[in-house]
Amino acid sequence: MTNYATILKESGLKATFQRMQLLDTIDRYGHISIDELYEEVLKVYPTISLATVYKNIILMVENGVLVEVPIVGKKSKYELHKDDHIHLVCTECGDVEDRPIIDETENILTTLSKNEHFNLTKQQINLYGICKHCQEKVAS
Amino acid sequence: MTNYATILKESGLKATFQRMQLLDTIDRYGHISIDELYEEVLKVYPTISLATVYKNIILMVENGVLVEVPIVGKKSKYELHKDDHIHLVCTECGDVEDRPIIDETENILTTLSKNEHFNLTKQQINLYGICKHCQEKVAS
DNA sequence: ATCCTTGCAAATGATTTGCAAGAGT
DNA sequence: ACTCTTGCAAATCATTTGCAAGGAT
Repeated sequence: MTNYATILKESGLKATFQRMQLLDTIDRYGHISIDELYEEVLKVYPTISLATVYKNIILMVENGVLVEVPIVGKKSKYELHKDDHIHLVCTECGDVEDRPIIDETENILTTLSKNEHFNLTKQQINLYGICKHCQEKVAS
Repeated sequence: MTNYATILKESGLKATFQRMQLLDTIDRYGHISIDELYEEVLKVYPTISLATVYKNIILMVENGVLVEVPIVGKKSKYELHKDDHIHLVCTECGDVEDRPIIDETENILTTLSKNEHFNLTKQQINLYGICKHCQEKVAS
């Protein structure tokens, strides 16, 4: 089991109850926007303020605990930091799912960066479309 | 030479001077944020309002003339609609450059989508790092 | 005990809207 | 002529900030 307190302390951040609830909620959702996150944590900790959510998101992104996932036409979502992967972004329901990145693709992008003398630090591959679930809904 | 008036009319939009200046500026910059775009068009047409810029960006994105490029930690940039390509996003200077997408990569992503029953409509591959130019600046 | 974090309220910044006047077809 | 578009000002929404009180180490 992942220990949020440890993750926070290793990043130089105090392990407050609010932060652990934020991390737990982000983990359960996989990808979540600031508003959704605030609404969700309110259920568990009704006195948290939106300013605290903002401050902590910024701090945890800066410290590499979280990653921002910007999305066309919507507000960014946030996820826990993890190995490189592909995002399937559903333009119907807004859901974002992770899929493993294929080595071949990763190699091509790494090679491209080298050829271009581009000092690669992070990659984001986002596929936009309609997820299986939403297609089935429309069909009915 | 591209004719912006034609592009606009074919998209069902009137070819106003303001819109053509917007498209011309976006094309010259390649990728540009709303603020930069407004500042730049002001030089050519000093009475344009920021509201007009916003309204037109929204309209032209809806009509497929423009594409939004969301960027981690910054405001979105906009580009003219063009064939799929990769973005090299410099985290130092903020510049965005296009590179051709390799067929192999495109095939892998298309295949992945099919396997997942994901109805793919658009893809964005963004590589973040430090561009050649900024690396040279640091070295000096 | 110390320093960092929280929550509140206010400030700022970004984006959207309504509407009358003007421009495109 | 008709309809869509513009520019302005106001309204709304999103995000950030300052500060006193509370919590973590």
